[in-house]
Amino acid sequence: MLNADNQVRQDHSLTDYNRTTMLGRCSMCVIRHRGICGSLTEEELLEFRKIASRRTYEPGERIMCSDDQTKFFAGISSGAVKITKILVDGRQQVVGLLLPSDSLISNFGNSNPYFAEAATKVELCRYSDVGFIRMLDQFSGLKQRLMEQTLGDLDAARDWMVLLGRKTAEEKVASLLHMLVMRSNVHRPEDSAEHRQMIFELHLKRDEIADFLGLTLETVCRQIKTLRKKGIIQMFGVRRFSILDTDALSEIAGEYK
Amino acid sequence: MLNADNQVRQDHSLTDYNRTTMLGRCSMCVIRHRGICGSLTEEELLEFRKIASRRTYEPGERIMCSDDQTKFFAGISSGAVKITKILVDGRQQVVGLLLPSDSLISNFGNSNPYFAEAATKVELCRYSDVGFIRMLDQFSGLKQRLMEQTLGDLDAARDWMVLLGRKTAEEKVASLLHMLVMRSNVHRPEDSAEHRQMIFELHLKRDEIADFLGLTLETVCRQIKTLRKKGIIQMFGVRRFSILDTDALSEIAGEYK
DNA sequence: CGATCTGTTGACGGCAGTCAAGTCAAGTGG
DNA sequence: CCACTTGACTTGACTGCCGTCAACAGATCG
Repeated sequence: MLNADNQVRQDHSLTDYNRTTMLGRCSMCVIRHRGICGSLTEEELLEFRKIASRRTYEPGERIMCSDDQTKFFAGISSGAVKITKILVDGRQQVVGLLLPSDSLISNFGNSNPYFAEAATKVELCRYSDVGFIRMLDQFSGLKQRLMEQTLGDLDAARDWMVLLGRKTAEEKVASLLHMLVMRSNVHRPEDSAEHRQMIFELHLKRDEIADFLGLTLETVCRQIKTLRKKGIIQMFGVRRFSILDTDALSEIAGEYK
Repeated sequence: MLNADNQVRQDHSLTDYNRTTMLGRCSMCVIRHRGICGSLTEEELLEFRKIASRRTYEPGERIMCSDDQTKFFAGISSGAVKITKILVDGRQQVVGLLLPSDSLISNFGNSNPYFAEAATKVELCRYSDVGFIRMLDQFSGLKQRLMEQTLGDLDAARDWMVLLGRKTAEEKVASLLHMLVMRSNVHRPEDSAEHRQMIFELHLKRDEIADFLGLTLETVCRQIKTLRKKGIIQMFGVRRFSILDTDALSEIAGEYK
C-alpha cells in the first residue's frame, strides 16, 4: 500500500514518508520551518544538507570569535547563544541573544571585538564557509531570506539601543521578560490569556542579564524582586518565570499595543 | 580630434569624456564611488539611473517613516540623516546617523516606530521601490553590496550598544567625536598627524547628540567642556571641532589600537 | 529691538553603581 | 553522612554620576 502510493506520486513530488526518511532530522528542525532552510525547496535542501554539520556546545563554551580566520555560518536549532562585545578594560555588553531558528554569521568590519558563546546547552547546524557562499549564489531564495533576517536583526539591535539609552532599570528588566515571552510564542497567535499558565525560560544568569541590559547584577536582582512584589510576574526557582499580568508588563516595558 | 578618439575606442569601452556626459552627475557622486552604485558596471549604472531621482531636504525635514505604506530605498549623497526611535512617552533615541555613501532602507518588522529626518541640508538619491527590487534580482553585485552594507550597519549598531550600555558620559562624547573623525577619513590612510589640522563637522545639535548618546543635552555640554579643558579638542563655534590629541581621544573613547 | 532658538552653567537630588555580608544549592572529599 | 568549598543569587548601606530644574548668554531673524 505504501509502496503503491510511492509509485504513483514519485514522478513529480516526494511522499511524506520519503520526505521524512530522506531529509532525516531536517524535517524536525526549527531552522527548516522558521529559519533560513525555510527558503529552500526539498531538492535544494538535499543539496544544502551536504555542507551542513551538527554540533552541540556546553554552557559557557566559546562558539565563534571575531578574529577567527574562517568565516562562520550556522543556524541555532536549540538552546541560546549570546554575542558579547568587550571593552579594553573588561566591561562587557551582550549585543545579541540568538534563539532557535536564528542564524549566527560572522562579520568582517573593523569594530570592537566580540565572541559568541553558548548560554545554555546549544545545538547548532554549521555550514561550511565556501559551500555556504556557493549556495548563496545558487539558491536565490537563500540570499533573500538571509537579507531579510539581517534587516530584522538590525531592527532588533536598534530597538535594543532604545532600551539601553533611554529606559530605566525596571523598564529594562520588564522589556527583557516581555521579549522572551514574545519570542517563544512567535508561531502561535497572540493570546495573553494563555501566557498566564506558561512558564518561560530566562536562559541567562543574573550577570549575563546585567550585561544584556547595561546594568549590574545587583540591580537586576532588585528589579526582578520589584516586579514579583507588584504581582506582575512569578518566579519558579531562579531562571524560570511566568507572567501574572501581561498588560502591566507591556506597559512597564514601554511597548506599543 | 575628440571625435576621432571616440571612433577608435568606442568598440570596447567608453572614453572618459563620454562617461562624464552619459553618466552625468553620477560620475561625481559618492554613492557611485563608495556606496551601492559602486557595485555596478557602467552599463548597469545607465540602467539603474532610470529608477533614481534626486531630492534635497532642509534641516529637520522628515524623510521617511516606519509606517509609510511604500518601501523606501535611497542613498545619501550629501548631508547627514538621523534615524530616531521613540517611546510612547516621547523619550527618543537616535539609532543611526547616515552620512554620504550610506544607504537608507525602510524596514517592515513589528518593532518600535521610527523615522528618518534630515539633520543638516541633505541631498539624496531615491530609487523607486518596484524598480529597485527588480534591479536587485537583475544585478547580483547590487544584492551582494547591499548585504555587506547591512551587515556593516548591524555591526555598527552593536558597537553603539556597547557605548550606550557600558560607557560613561565622557567616554560617550569622546567616542562620538572619534567616530566622526574616522568616518570622514575612510578613504585616506590613517594619519593622526593630519587630523590635527582638520576641522570636523558635528552635524547635530546638542539635544540630538544627547539622544544619540543616551544622555541629556546638559551633560553633553559639560563633557565637551571637559574635553576642551583637557586640551584634547578645540571647538570652532558650536558645531565644528578639531582634534589636538588623537591618542588621548582614542584612549578615552575606549578604542582598540 | 524683541522674539525665538540654541547652547552654557550652576545647584540639587535620585537612580543605579559599588562594596560588603549573607543565603542557598550543588558538588566534593574525607 | 557530614564538613567544606564553590558558584549563583540576594539584600543592605552608602556613594556618585548624571538627570532635573532653572537662570542666563549668544546667535539669528523678522
